[in-house]
Amino acid sequence: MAEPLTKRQKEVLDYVTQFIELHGYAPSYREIAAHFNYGSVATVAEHIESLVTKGMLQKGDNEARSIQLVKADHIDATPSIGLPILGLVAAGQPIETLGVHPETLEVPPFMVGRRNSYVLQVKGDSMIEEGIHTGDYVVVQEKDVPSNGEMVIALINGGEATLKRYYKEKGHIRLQPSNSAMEPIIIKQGTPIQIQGVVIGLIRKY
Amino acid sequence: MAEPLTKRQKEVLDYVTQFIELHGYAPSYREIAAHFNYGSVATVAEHIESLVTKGMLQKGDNEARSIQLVKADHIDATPSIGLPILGLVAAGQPIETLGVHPETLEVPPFMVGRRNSYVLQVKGDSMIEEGIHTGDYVVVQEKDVPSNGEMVIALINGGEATLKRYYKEKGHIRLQPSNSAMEPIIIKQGTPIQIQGVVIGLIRKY
DNA sequence: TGACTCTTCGGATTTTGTTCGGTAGAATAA
DNA sequence: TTATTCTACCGAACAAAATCCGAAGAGTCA
Repeated sequence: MAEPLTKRQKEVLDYVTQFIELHGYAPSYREIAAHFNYGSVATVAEHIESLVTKGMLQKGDNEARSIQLVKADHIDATPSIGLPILGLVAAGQPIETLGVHPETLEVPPFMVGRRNSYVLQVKGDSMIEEGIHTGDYVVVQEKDVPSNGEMVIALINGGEATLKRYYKEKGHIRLQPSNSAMEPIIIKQGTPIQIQGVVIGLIRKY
Repeated sequence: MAEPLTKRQKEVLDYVTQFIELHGYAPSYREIAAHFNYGSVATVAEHIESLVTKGMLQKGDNEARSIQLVKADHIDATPSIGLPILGLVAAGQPIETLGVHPETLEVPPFMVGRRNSYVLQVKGDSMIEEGIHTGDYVVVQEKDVPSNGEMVIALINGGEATLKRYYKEKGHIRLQPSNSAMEPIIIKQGTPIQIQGVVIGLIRKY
């Protein structure tokens, strides 16, 4: 039932899933091809066919934009999931990786989304006024396109990682800290910025 | 059934497990080889074969990235535990009980102590400066005699419940909020006070 | 009809798992 | 002790699977 996917298949599935959740309708094969810089929609067709065969997607025959998501069943079935603690997020610093063998943190299932999730430990106080302190663990779910107001892990200039709230405004993106001593970061259009994921939960140990 | 693994096999299994949980797809043999600095994928193939034989993994024949994890039932079952959400703690108010059939919150195993534990939802801002906000869930472990400095759920006068830090000082007990707008509560010796438990964890959903 | 869209086919390239023969050390049995 | 077995590893060659391309064909819908 839960057939394993290849890397590419998983990437396509993630893209389709996000697209549908964002727009409410499925992407066309051409749109998928454009996103992955494919020269031919035939490649997309093959990937979609694989995903349908493996039970990850459904679609209608010869129907435009007819890809549908299949309900993920592994979530309810799994009692709890050990997510890897990938590293630390500190404002203005790249994510420090904690060695080759990351620890895992057991996370309640309701915090694990359909897509890839992981855990980061917080360092610094850029979100202090929202009660996110140094040492806390944030559960992050991968997502390229966040909604306005969501808390995100953003990579600026390809190197610096930061935990901020995301606001897309006219002509730029604003990354807003929750710390009155810190200024928001304005990302002008065209500046390379990568959203690593959105924060969906917080865990603190005493 | 639970065949013993060698040291190396366990390392490989751990890496594969984390890789799959993080990425959503299995690593290729060459990726595994690179991680362990192997010069040959044949070594990886042997380890994977051993793990499959011992029932720790499954895989398809001649299929790319087809390693699958087996149900973790008998392996290392550390399921998360559903603790009851007993009610709300708001400063100066008794714990409001949420009906007879309390909801449960899945809590990571490391937050469940040996003794009875339960969950309370926070209302109010008596601990705001420690990043505990309205709506957060605190995991409470029953404990009559807290250590100094621990965060406790205290029942004063048999009725009012409050979330504070506990300090036993000469002649009295001080219950300290983390909110500079609020005064500490001084409990003189002899005054009836009951410690419901200490806070061992915090969980927040976004 | 025209504008999109999905489908299909042959063929090229890359990625990936499989297999074989061989080395070395440590533990085990005779 | 020697012989044997097990684990760990290497290098190379191979075949199958996965990925990708370009173009032409066919379905859907307004």
